[in-house]
Amino acid sequence: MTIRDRQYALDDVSRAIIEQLQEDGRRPYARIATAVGLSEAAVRQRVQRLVDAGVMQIVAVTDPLHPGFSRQAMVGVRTSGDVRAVADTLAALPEVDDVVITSGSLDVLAEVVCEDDDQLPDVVARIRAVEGVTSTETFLYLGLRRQTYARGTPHRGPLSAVPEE
Amino acid sequence: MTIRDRQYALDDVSRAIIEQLQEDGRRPYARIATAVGLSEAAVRQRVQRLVDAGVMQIVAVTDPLHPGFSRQAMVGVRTSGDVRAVADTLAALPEVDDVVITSGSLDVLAEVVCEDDDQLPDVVARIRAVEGVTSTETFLYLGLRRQTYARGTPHRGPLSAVPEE
DNA sequence: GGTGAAAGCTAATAGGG
DNA sequence: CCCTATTAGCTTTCACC
Repeated sequence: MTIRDRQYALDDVSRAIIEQLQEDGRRPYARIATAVGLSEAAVRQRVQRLVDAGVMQIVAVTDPLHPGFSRQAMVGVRTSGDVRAVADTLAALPEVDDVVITSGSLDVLAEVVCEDDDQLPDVVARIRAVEGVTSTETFLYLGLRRQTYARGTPHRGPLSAVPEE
Repeated sequence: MTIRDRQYALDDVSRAIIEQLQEDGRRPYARIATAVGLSEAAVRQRVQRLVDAGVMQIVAVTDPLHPGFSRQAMVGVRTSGDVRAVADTLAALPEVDDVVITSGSLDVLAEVVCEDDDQLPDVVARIRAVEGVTSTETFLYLGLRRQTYARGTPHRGPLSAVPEE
């Protein structure tokens, strides 16, 4: 068992540190320390542990629909046999940037990034050729309405209402 | 028109800088400068511009399936009328962390994060109650196989082959 | 847009509770 | 697992190209 697999219980301080870094990944440890009520060294240790444990990463993320970039799509996959084997194979494709195993009418969701439109059918064909893939469904990205980086960190507070019109 | 909307053409140097920061968002500018062949000050300016233009953010991202976190699902939505209005409404829900407008058999993909399993049906109900939503399909996340942060930055190089078994 | 150098701050380390 | 203190290194700002 590597350190990456070990469970790490998150207390409120670690959550607060994560929130700080979700706002700005380069925020100085000293400023985070003041915000969460710890010393600078303690914050750095916690960040180190969180990253080592695989709980968090600090990285650059780009706007997927920026003109300088590329065409993107979600490919839903139905499988026969072991879903995990299929998911692993898809995850190994360099054009695939995200693979999730799901329950529902699709077994795997694979997010695909291409350099241009022409490449997409090719990537989809490659996905369909994978052993265990029975069918696919492609959802081309037309617009992004929201992209938070709080993936995995739930909204705290009362359940939301549907905003009035 | 705000600066965020302005187009920003990406040259190879900016791409290289983004790649560096996708590996480690806290990598010192001095090290990035050596890697991409610019001065430290120039790198910092470029990063600033990329962030100001909305091309890139440097943030903490968490493992959505870590035990310390929560239940996550993708909710596919079919709509009538203006998809964008629906997407905007969904994006305003705090439990929704990602909203993409797509072409295909689903019009919108909304990624949802809940504190626990009980909350999920509630959030889905709230989505179904949105004006213009005709039906939804929920894909509960069971496992994550891959999560890169190269979203939007396509793989460079020859098209991949399906890995051999 | 790019450079280079000085000044101020931040990060990493070591030592101790 | 947290703190303080020190040193090395990073970031920032500026004048200049």
